[in-house]
Amino acid sequence: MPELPEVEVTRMGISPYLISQTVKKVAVYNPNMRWPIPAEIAQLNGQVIDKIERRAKYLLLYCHAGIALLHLGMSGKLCVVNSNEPLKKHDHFELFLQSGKSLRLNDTRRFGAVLWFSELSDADHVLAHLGPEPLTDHFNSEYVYQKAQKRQVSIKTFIMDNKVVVGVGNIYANEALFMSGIHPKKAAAKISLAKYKVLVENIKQVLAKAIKQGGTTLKDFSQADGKPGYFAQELMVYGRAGEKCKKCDLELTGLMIGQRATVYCKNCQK
DNA sequence: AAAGACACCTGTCCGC
DNA sequence: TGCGGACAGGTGTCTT
Repeated sequence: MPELPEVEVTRMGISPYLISQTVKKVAVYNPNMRWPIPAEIAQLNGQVIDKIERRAKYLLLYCHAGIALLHLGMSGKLCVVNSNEPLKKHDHFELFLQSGKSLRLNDTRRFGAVLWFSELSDADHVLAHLGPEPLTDHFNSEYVYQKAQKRQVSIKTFIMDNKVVVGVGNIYANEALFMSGIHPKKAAAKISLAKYKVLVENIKQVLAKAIKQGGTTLKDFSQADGKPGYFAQELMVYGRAGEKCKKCDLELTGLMIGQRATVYCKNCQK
């Protein structure tokens, strides 16, 4: 489900219900996520949630006693419901709030995570190696160009590498490369500074636009209020292998790069 | 060090 | 209708 836009849309959606709220109770229904949910997560009990930040695709819930870190993996969803709503299949974690509402984590595949850290520096093994945020000035063409020198990996794998830049997942990598006219298999080191400038701008643009439209709803992503995202109708290539290119009408080509489905136009992307 | 394969887990879809 | 296999928005870890 979630790439950076979907996580950001989730953050904005749940924040009004959580900020300044006191946690009444913490429930773990299934601790077997990517990493086991630690028993210390119970320290959230009685805490006031001061703020919610996003770093890459991680959400950080700040409290006086520490920080809860959430990740949605491939299929995770967070939603705010009335605490008396019946649980759904694959609800694994719940924060009961003073308001009578609850934050619930539902994750079919359990690739997501819930962790607890007394202080932010304890989360270094998860966060320290991450590259810059794509929507900041730290992510710019000079930086990526430098980083790409001597890298023989395909440009698609390169921009999906969290050490290079965070938050560019499979959907938006496909889209940004199409927008930039770059063949997804081209070696990262063989792309000029000028082309990187175009690519960087397109990555920023596609992510920002997707956030504005509430994310991409493919199968089951929904915003905190249950509404779908509206970016799916904007997709130029992702999920469209065999269909016609919206620019030139040529049939789009599908292939696998690094075990991820890739779609591009042989005509428009060189 | 870098690149690629694989693992985690469940659900869905497609062909036989 | 059932069964097997491929595939799905992510990312840590292992093998070359």
